[in-house]
Order: sequence, then structure tokens, then C-alpha cells
Amino acid sequence: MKYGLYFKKIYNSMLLINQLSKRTNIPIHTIRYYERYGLFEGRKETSVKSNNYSWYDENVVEKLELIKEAKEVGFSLSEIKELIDAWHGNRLTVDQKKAVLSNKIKEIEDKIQHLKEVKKLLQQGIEDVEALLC
Amino acid sequence: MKYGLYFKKIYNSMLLINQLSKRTNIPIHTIRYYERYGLFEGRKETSVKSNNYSWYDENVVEKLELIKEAKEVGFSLSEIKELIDAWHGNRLTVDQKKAVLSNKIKEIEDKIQHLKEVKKLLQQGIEDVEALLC
DNA sequence: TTGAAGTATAAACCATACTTCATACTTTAT
DNA sequence: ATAAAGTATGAAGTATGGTTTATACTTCAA
Repeated sequence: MKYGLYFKKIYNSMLLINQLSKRTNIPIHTIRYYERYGLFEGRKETSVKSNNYSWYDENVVEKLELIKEAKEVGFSLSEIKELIDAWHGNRLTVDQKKAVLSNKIKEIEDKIQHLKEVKKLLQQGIEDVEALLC
Repeated sequence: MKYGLYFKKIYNSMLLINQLSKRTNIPIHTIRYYERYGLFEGRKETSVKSNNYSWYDENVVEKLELIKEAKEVGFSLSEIKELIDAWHGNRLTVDQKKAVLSNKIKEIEDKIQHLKEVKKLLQQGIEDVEALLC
């Protein structure tokens, strides 16, 4: 039995970057960019293998989904990093973590308000167009 | 009576770029950038004055407010331009304009959904942190 | 066993959305 | 009358978030 297969048996929930990319629909290079940015880490199993490949777990998949959603609605990578650090890091106290998360929830509520306002503007736009006002 | 004052009396609702900047809280340079990008136009009253200054009306103020809100929630300038063109341009038929605006409204609804999902994730995050799960 | 596909790393390049700099003209305040 | 402030224009520079290119090693399938 090859190392590869043995490894896969134990780490059968772990993904190589290619699978991770397909699973999340994020290009490999972008995933690497995010990793270098410090948004998550893959694990290199040097004790078992010598190939230097990185393996990613479900946790990383979840983080990537969060990143996608958050970017979609206008959060920057540094904001997202702050969020992930609060959630999974060890640098902050429990209260500080909760504060970071609560603040971001507040910002999200603001953004929802903004979106509703833009939506209202566009609905007004449709009415204008219908009334041939422009 | 100077030209300037005379002009202001007639165009008392028109703004110079400085006033426009203060009114909208958008830097002068950014406003010029947006104008060059084609998001709106100031008017040069060469018949009355020779100074080449641009004057901006309420319409421009409204557009800038729309731009601010839309950017805040992750729309790009080119998307915003498309929107403004649909609304105020002459290139499209009424039905085409309505289609552009409706599509964008649909996207906004999607974004609101995304935001609600991210919010849910963060609320879960708070619970995790409280339960000392990370 | 060998060629195709996958992985790692670094560096250069790119698009978007500004920001800064430089130059020159106009208006306004004193 | 003149200095300070405002305006116009063009070009270069910057930050963010990637993408592309190049090189080299590893694994896998036939």
C-alpha cells in the first residue's frame, strides 16, 4: 500500500488544493493567495510524506464559504481576517472576540439597510422610466 | 454686480465642485474621477463666464448619494454606471431600461440574502466563542 | 517508465478605484 | 494690488485583490 493511499484512509476528510478548489469554486491561485494572506492554513504532513503538499479540512471549506459570502457583500479581506481571527484565534479574550463579532453583525445590519435604500431608489427608477420621465 | 454674483443668483441651486464635495462628503478628486468615468456631468457656462468652472445640480447630488450607497454594498463603478445609464441615458428602450433596473434589484435581493447568511454565521460564531469552543 | 497532471514557490503583471503631484489659470478677500 | 483659495487638467503613484508566468518537484495512469 502506497503512502498516498494510507494517508488518504486516515485523512479521508482532508482535501488537496485541487479538490478544495473544485469544492468551493475558488481558483487554486486565489486559495493560495488567501492562505498567504493568513485567512487559514493547510497542514503539511512531513512525518508521513515528503512531498510538501498541503491538506485542508472542513474547517477551511467553511472559512472559504464565509470569505466568498462576505466578499460578495463588500467586506475586504482585512475585515474578513479580523473576523476569522476573532473567531478562531487565541489572541483575544472571549469578551473581545464577542465584541468583534457583534460589531460586524451591526455593520451587516447597516448594509442591509443600505441595500434596501438602493433597492427603493431603483424601484423609483423603474417608475420614472415607465412614466417616461427620462 | 460681478458676473459671479449674477451667475449665482440665477443658478442658485447649482454647486461648484467644492460645495458639491462638502455636501456629499466625497473628496473633490474622487468626484472628478467619477465624472471622468462618465457617471455624471457638470455644466460649463461658457456663455456667461470664461472661467471654465463646472456647475453641478441636485441631480448630480442624488447620483453621488446613489454611488456612495451602492459602493458601500459592493457594487463596482462599472455596475453603477450601467445603472445610471439605464436610468438617465437615451441609448436603451424603455423595456431595456426596466430590465437593467429589475436585474439589479434582483441582485440586491440576493445580496440581502447573503448578508443574512453571513450574519447567521457570525451569530453562530458568538455562540461558539461563548461555549469556549475555540 | 514515461508522459500527463498535480503541487509549491516566487516574481512579475494586471484591473479597479482611487490619491498625489505638477502646472496653470480664476476668483475672492484685504 | 496682491496673496490666498479655488478650479482644471494631465500624469504619475498607490492599495487591494487578485492573475499570470516560470521553474521545479511529485504523483499517477497507461
